[in-house]
Amino acid sequence: MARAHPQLSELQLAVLRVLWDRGELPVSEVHGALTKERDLAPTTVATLLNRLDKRGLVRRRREGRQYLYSAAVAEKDAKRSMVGEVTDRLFGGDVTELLAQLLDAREVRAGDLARIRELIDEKERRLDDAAGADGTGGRGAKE
Amino acid sequence: MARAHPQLSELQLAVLRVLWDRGELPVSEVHGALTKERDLAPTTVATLLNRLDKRGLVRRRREGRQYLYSAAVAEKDAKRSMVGEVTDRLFGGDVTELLAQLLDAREVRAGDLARIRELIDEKERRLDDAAGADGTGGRGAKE
DNA sequence: TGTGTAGTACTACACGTGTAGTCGCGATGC
DNA sequence: GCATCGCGACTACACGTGTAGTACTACACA
Repeated sequence: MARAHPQLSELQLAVLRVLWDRGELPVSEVHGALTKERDLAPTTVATLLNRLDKRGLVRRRREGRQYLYSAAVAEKDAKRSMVGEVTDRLFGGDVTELLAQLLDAREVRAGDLARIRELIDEKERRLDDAAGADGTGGRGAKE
Repeated sequence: MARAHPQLSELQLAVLRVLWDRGELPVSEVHGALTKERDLAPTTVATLLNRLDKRGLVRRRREGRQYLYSAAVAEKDAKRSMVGEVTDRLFGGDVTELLAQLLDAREVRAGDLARIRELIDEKERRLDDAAGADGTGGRGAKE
């Protein structure tokens, strides 16, 4: 699972972001949050949420006369799937390529590099652990 | 410049990929290349190229009775802009976050990590050079 | 020289998305 | 009890995209 979020649009993502940040919310609240960056009619936001609900990306629950919406996909999953999508589309699935692009083009500072090294070390430890523990390669255990 | 390729679709990207790989091509060739992965009518490909041309993403040149199409955006630029887009959208522009996601979720193997380290070292050298030499940044001089 | 053929342009349609108006219903105020 | 208001449902429309058919045109060959 966790597939089938084929490249959410900016707006859809914005909606999800609000839900991820703040949990279960009525349309009015989502609208409020969204309006800070973008001027939308409340009905527009309702439509958005509705469609997202139909697609299973958000969930809703009746609370008196209104609905409370919450994200139905985990932030992590959505991000994973979108990043994966881009990695595949643009770099034939080669993460290294993506990274090269990133380092080459974006504003990466020395501090970032240090942090990145940390991440890599950490990952390496995880890989080692996994390999040492069961020999199955360690990745892909979940989902 | 180089902006305004707001998240090309998979298919559009496929077309561009063909052009990037093989240079200037008539519709028929693009169609041929594309058909390997995806069954499309030649007219469909023509339409695609046409629209891409109108949007300035490809260029075309008359050659006898047919047109030769070529990419009007550099592969690098397109990728940069798309990766940037995702970085912003998903991670608030924080490259480190993206990378963390990548390491966390994708199939990254030990060999990759080594390669990644290399890339980072290289980048670090570039940053140092730039700082030491003139401070104006050092990269991005081309295109 | 007429006709098939290749290649374009034009047109079309369905679908998702951004955007929002209107309608209807239940709660609320007077 | 009736007018109002807040909220969701339904409806609508423009635009981009995937997809492809049809029409037009120019070249090649019989």
